[in-house]
Amino acid sequence: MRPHRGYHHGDLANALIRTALAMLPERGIQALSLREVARRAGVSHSAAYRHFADKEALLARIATQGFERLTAMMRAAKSACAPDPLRRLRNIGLAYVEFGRQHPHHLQIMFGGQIGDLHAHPELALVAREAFDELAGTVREGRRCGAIRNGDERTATLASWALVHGLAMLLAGGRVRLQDPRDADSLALSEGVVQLLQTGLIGKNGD
Amino acid sequence: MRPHRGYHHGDLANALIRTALAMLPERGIQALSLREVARRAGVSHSAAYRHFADKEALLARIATQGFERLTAMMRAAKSACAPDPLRRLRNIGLAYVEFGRQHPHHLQIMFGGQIGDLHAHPELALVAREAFDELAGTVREGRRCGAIRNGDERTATLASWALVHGLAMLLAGGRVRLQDPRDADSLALSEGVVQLLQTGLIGKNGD
DNA sequence: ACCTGAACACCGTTCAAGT
DNA sequence: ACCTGAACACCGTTCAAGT
Repeated sequence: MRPHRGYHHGDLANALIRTALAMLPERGIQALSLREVARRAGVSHSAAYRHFADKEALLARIATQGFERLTAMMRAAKSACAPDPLRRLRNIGLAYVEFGRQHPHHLQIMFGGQIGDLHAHPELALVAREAFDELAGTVREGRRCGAIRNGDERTATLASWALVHGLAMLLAGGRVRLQDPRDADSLALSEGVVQLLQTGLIGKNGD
Repeated sequence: MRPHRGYHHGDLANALIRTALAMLPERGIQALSLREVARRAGVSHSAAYRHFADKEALLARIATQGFERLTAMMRAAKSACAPDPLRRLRNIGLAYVEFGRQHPHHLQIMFGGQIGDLHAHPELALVAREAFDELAGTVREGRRCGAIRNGDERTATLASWALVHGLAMLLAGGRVRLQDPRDADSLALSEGVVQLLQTGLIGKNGD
């Protein structure tokens, strides 16, 4: 409550993460400095090094939280619909895209190349794999019950991932602009795109 | 030819770009500094400012060259196959993915969020649109001649873009690792993924 | 155990001055 | 016209010292 006075109460690590997340929308990831994060959190710049090995470790923790949230959104989407693998795959894909729209800066940190090697941060590598497995497991299920009949497993999984990942990245990076990011237009578009992978461009059914 | 002696011969701007591109694979975009680029090019750090307004302007020029090369590769792929829209769309998509595999750092700069707003660099916005139009034009052609029957134009275009963009980004970021990036495995996988969007996951034809 | 402040080597950017 | 060198305000990181 008193910002610039001595010790920080309790959990400085999370306070730094929250401060960094609040700064990202203001000036972008490019301008994010550890010194300013510490300054805004009301501690000296060197205090951060008690909690994070370096700047990349802070970004890795933010990325980790991003993957955890992404996984949670995909699981919620899976539970919220009938146990039909194709519906589930569709909903999981939509959740992925929705995550990117809601948390563009998380997505940039998770995939933007700031963090060179995932495996330098074991916790991050773990949650990234869990998120991937959520999607991969649903594709496998779809193939097992015969709903997905084209392509081998690896190809079908990668295509599903690439499609929603690409759309999420384009939305997060502002390359695809929508009238109003909060309205139904974006959802309708995402639904159409995700649906297209299931039915194929060639198809027979209009829309 | 004599690195640390007075004026740089002729085209310093391009020498700086080439130097930056040579440095990127070594330590990544995160560690790229204008001062070191100038140092390696054999000029003082302030000399770069005669040719680029700031660091972002250098990155924007690199991104611009990336889009030009991407467009060239897509055009070559289009010309190199029968004038069937579906084949062309497939080849253009494969060219997009191949670009990402060959020039991962270009792709990171083009889409990684280092450059906040494309429209701050008119030349960049132009070539980015030209690359997009190459793909969009082929989708439109496919719909006009009835080869693409599912989805409206916007959805079909965005799905095509998102799929290859996502795959290219995942490959460039090292999230999808292949046995040997130079061998046929990657090409076969890319072909399978791109093919899946045309036929759909549900489909009927095995492989 | 947790934080501070000085210190070091670096960076982006500007600007008067040189040829 | 093109480049240099000093200068300024900033950064990431380390470390002895404080409570």
